[in-house]
Amino acid sequence: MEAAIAKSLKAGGKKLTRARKAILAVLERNTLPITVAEVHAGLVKAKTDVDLVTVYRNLAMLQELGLVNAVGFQEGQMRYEVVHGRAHHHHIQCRGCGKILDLMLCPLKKLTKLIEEQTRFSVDGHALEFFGWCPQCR
Amino acid sequence: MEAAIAKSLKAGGKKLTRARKAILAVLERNTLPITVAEVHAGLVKAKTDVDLVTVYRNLAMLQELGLVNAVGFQEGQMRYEVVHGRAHHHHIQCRGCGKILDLMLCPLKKLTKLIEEQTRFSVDGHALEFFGWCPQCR
DNA sequence: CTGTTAAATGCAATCTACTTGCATGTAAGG
DNA sequence: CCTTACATGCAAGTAGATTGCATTTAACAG
Ligand SMILES: [Mn+2]
Ligand SMILES: [Mn+2]
Ligand SMILES: [Zn+2]
Ligand SMILES: [Zn+2]
Repeated sequence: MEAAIAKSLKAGGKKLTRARKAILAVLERNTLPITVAEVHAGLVKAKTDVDLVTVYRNLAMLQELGLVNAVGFQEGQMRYEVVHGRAHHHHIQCRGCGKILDLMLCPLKKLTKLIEEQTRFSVDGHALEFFGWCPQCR
Repeated sequence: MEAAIAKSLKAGGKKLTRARKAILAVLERNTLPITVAEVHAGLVKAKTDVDLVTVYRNLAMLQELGLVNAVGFQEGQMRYEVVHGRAHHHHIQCRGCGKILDLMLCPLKKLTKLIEEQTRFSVDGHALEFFGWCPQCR
């Protein structure tokens, strides 16, 4: 458990519970974004029994605190990955097998400025995912 | 009803039904991507009664034929917009009021090539949406 | 260490988006 | 018209996610 995370939680008036430690541990040992069900399965496997609803509530909370990132691929559900210690980046998913890769890049800094000028929105985030066919499924 | 659309349907072995004409009409009179429920509400308002399940089935079919585009913002549901006659583009949504704007641009052509080389995937699509705060919600 | 309390959890019920099965209706072509 | 494959409506079912509430627990003051 990173000290920085404990600090963020405290700053948000949140407690550092058994369930939260375990959820963060599951997320940290997964490089790629995983579903709520996969987080829950990870908890069960680690013999840390946490109700599924607690997983939902904590992922939502961790996302609000900015400790966890939600990624949507068009699967009808979100996936989650830890933010701490990892650079902002994007993903690609295979339409055949669903495999996901990290893409450690982001081309959107300049464009964001342009969009802010053109729309008068203040832009505070974006979602960029690629889709295609991996070598095995091609 | 565009002739090009009728042609695409026929090419896919699909019939040009009352429901389909009405669904496409609703989509065409909306510039911005709308939810399934909004499509259905549009049909009711136009006094064209079509079951919600028929809307789901047709949107899925129209998407497979490439006539309709699904856009996901992180709302727990998809939105749909017609493709025909509109250039490839992206969107921005306000985190406060949910307002959506079209962004008639795409910065990803070159990057797609790079990703194909680096990952050995063949890339056939991407999702790019921006989030932020509109002038009213700021 | 102990008592207090606000936050967190588990369980059951509920909600919402979406899908499936099947009997009936209808567009399209001959 | 007649035929038939495709499309639709209705009802039921599924899966992901949320809510209400009684109980437990982390955090902290004393
Ligand atoms: Mn990632
Ligand atoms: Mn659009
Ligand atoms: Zn980015
Ligand atoms: Zn694009």
